[in-house]
Amino acid sequence: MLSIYIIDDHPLVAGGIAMMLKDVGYVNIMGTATTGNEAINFLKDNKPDIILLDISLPDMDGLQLCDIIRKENKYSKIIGLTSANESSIITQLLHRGGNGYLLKNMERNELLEAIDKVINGKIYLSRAANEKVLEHFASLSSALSEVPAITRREKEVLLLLEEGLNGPQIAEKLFISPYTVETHRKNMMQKLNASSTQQLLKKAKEACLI
Amino acid sequence: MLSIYIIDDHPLVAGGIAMMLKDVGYVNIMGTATTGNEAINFLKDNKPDIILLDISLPDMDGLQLCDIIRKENKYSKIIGLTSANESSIITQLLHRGGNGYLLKNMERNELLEAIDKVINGKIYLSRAANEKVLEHFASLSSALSEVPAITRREKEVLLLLEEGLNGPQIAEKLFISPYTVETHRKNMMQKLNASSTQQLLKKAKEACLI
DNA sequence: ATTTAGATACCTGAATTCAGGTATTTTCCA
DNA sequence: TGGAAAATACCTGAATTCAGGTATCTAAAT
Repeated sequence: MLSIYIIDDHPLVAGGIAMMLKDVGYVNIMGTATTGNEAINFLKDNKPDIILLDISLPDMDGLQLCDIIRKENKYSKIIGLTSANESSIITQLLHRGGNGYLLKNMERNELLEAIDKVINGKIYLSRAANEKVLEHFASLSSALSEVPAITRREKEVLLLLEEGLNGPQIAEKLFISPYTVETHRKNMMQKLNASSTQQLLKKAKEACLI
Repeated sequence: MLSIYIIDDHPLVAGGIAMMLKDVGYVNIMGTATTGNEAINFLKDNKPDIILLDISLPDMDGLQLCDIIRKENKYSKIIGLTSANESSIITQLLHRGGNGYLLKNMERNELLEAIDKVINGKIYLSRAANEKVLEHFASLSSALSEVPAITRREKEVLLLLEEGLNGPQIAEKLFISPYTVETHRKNMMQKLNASSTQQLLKKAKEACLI
């Protein structure tokens, strides 16, 4: 029996999916959420096999939520739901640990196929996903293979840089020498092969480090 | 149900407004004040949907009062009430966070229209407001609108900065002098009140400029 | 017990950015 | 056609970042 959790602020969508799955014997909708926070709460104590996640939620970005869920939970398969065929969003979703995506106007057998695919460890992209998306992801997936690890302290510095603080300001905030901040910055720039702080931040974001 | 609070030293005005709204099902007059201090006291603990504010009060300037109310309370919509069509006062009121103004000799449906407009986030200016006022406000509203405009060229620079290029690299790419790039960067930093490129990018993103 | 990774701190010199101007030329619109 | 806005370019000095090190200390891992 597969457990499914639906996160979507439109009750109609959840209802429609429930209807589609009504007489599929092997799945069970274990709950629904209409906001990101509700979902986060529920998922603290539950690990559904599959999470259907609306990308456009009222209280937070669906991509962000995908990140948050993935951080705590490597088990569940996450399938994004979108109304538009937004290639940029799709690739971002996949980078953040999503396992597939569906258009909300999908048909029943497309949903079943997606469930089957992700449960078997594959990625499911809506039929509507154009070739470009697939290509794009293929080229990227090799590149992002090994993300250079970043240490705790380095990440602290990184986040403060992202906030717009400069070296000395960060040093003051972390009670360390400006030299140390520079060292951390330098090490990260080396790890991510960046030649400026802007590049560092950009690459860190691409690598989902922040 | 919309709650309305009336600040006017003439009981007749409050009475007249009450009469006008008597059989409008969706509004409810939650109270009235005849002095500024009385109003301030009441509004400490209450947040009506709409405040009708007489500009000429016995104990204080209505504009001042508008300021005071707005400082504590961003929620309520404030509609100024005047007996004269004083364009200078009107614009000042709008600058201080007012949401509209009405002449005291308004008709019932004008009041209802004003309520409807401000509740929906719009500005209501009395029909009697002369053209000049409208023009004046129109020209100002764009100027003081939240997002400082960014020019085409500035945006080009901004996007390249976001890509992680530095000043000289951008200069080369755009076939302009590094000095010019710096000027554009500097101007944008000033517009967005940023003290570093990172901050500039951060704020630009927040303002949806990129 | 020794190595390894992480965090810390320091140094120097070159490059870049920041903050404060000024000034000229285009371009566009009233 | 005469301004206003935008784009261009330049200058200076101070601050910060970048790139290249070295070095010490601690905690975890082998």
